[in-house]
Amino acid sequence: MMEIEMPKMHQSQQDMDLIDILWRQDVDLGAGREVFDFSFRQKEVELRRQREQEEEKRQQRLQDQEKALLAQLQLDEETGEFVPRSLPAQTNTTNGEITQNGAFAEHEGDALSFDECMQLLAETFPLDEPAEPAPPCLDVSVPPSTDLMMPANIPAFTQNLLLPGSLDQAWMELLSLPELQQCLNMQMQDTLNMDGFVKLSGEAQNPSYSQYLPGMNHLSSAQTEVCPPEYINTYDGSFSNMVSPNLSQMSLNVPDVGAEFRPEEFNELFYPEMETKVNSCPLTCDGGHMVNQLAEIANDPPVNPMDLQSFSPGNFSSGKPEPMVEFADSDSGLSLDSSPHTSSPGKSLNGDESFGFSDSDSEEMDGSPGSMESDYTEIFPLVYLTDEAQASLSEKSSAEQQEMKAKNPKTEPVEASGFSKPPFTKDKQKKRSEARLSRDEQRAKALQIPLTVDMIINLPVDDFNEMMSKHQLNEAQLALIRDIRRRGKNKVAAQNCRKRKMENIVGLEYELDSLKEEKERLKKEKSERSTSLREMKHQLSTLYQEVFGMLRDEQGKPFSPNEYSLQHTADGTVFLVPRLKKTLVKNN
DNA sequence: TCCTCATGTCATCTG
DNA sequence: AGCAGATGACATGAG
Repeated sequence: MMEIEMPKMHQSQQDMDLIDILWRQDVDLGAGREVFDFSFRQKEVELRRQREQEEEKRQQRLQDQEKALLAQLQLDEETGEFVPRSLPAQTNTTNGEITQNGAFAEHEGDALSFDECMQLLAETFPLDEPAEPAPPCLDVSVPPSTDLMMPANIPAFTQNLLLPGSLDQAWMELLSLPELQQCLNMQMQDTLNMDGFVKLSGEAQNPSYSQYLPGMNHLSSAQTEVCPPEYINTYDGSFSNMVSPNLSQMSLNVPDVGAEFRPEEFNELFYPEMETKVNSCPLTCDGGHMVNQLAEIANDPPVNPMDLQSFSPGNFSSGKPEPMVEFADSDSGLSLDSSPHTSSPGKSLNGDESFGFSDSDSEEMDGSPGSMESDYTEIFPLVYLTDEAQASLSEKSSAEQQEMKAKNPKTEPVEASGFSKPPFTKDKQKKRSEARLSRDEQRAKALQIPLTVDMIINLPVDDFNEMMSKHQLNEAQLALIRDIRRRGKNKVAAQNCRKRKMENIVGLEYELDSLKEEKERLKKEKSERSTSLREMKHQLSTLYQEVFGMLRDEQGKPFSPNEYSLQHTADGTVFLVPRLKKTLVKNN
């Protein structure tokens, strides 16, 4: 506007400047300079026509491929499923035809059919791109010349991860297909059943799935051939989503990592066990060796249903074994029988169980007199995870956890699956103890108490007080420390008490047994003595009568037992005493 | 579903 | 009076 008022002598220059300014404004508004250029617009129209023609061709090819696929399948009239024909199907015929432009935008707006999704996946991961890491591990039919995971091919692979936005959409649509999910579920179930062979119905619908399920790699090559090659790659991609906890999320992640995506990572993510095996072979090894390795891997069933469980959503998402999984925990050494810091075998925490407050916790919440626990639990509401989980959470992102898990499948304890060892009572109880203990540790961590639970409980009073005085602690911290110490001490005391009680019971039972034995012995002895006494009395009576009967008076007559009796002194002297006199003597 | 056992925790007693 | 330990009682979880 200013320049319009400029003198006329500079008009041409001013006009140019004005035009330039207006253009700049237009550019700022989003319109390029070419908008005003007729030749540009003409080119654009031509380009649009060209694109439309390409799109029509592509649609045509798509329909052809669908027809070819249907031609390879045979409708089973009984089940209504498509069953692969027995004659070998052609392979690699469409590879060259598959366009890689990845223009999925046309599919937006209406839901993709199953076959469209197949095609979409085929285009996303064409077979002639060998950088797909997982299938070579599982598919022994891969020719030896296939240079698996060669670095040179990696860029080619990454180029296919294009158009993140549209691909996202496409993945979302694909994964929302109930048809596909049903097939995936079917395959997973078959695998978990450990039949070793995919049921034909499942195969018929998805001939290639089985190749991407660990443990299913021994499927016949005929089955492999039935599957169109592009589907092989297709389902490699889909399997990653099948094992994904959050399907939509994973599908979003696929294109997102496109820039830095490497087949190795892909493989590590979803086939950690295979990855280790494959990586054990140097990349420089020749094709034959590689095939041997692959065949070995294929024949070796390295992944069992338990391993598959590790692919399950819960595991995968958390990067940790199922919580049923018991955490290796920190024992404060409270237990009399357990040493401090012993790790316990895993269990699924139980894993799966989130560590909520227990009954006792809820009681604490109620606020028992003198207890500040309700305070600090309210102030610091916690989802009590395991120590391990918390540490992991604090140190690593979930993505890092996944990566860690994928890269170190061997370091993952076998018991993480929760099926390694049949749990037995003692272990479980110990785990419970540790879990409870760990809650105090969690609380201590939550309140950022600068002392370990072990110290809080086990320090002598003086040291404990000294330690407390060294740190500036608020009320909640002090209350928690007091509670932890009280509970810990009392826990030990209760254990000691019970131990003593048990020892007392055992001692009393032993004493009872001894006394019973003594009683029996005395009864027996008493009985024997009684018998002996009776015998002696009997002998004495016999002897008495014998002696008394031998005695005669002056007239040679025997004494009457009514009038006389025999008495003997301690020295053995025997007297004949008249009974009357005896009575008199006694009276005297 | 009920019972038993082991354990943790609290309240109370005791030295 | 305060503390630590002992112990009874109760709750809970697992088998």
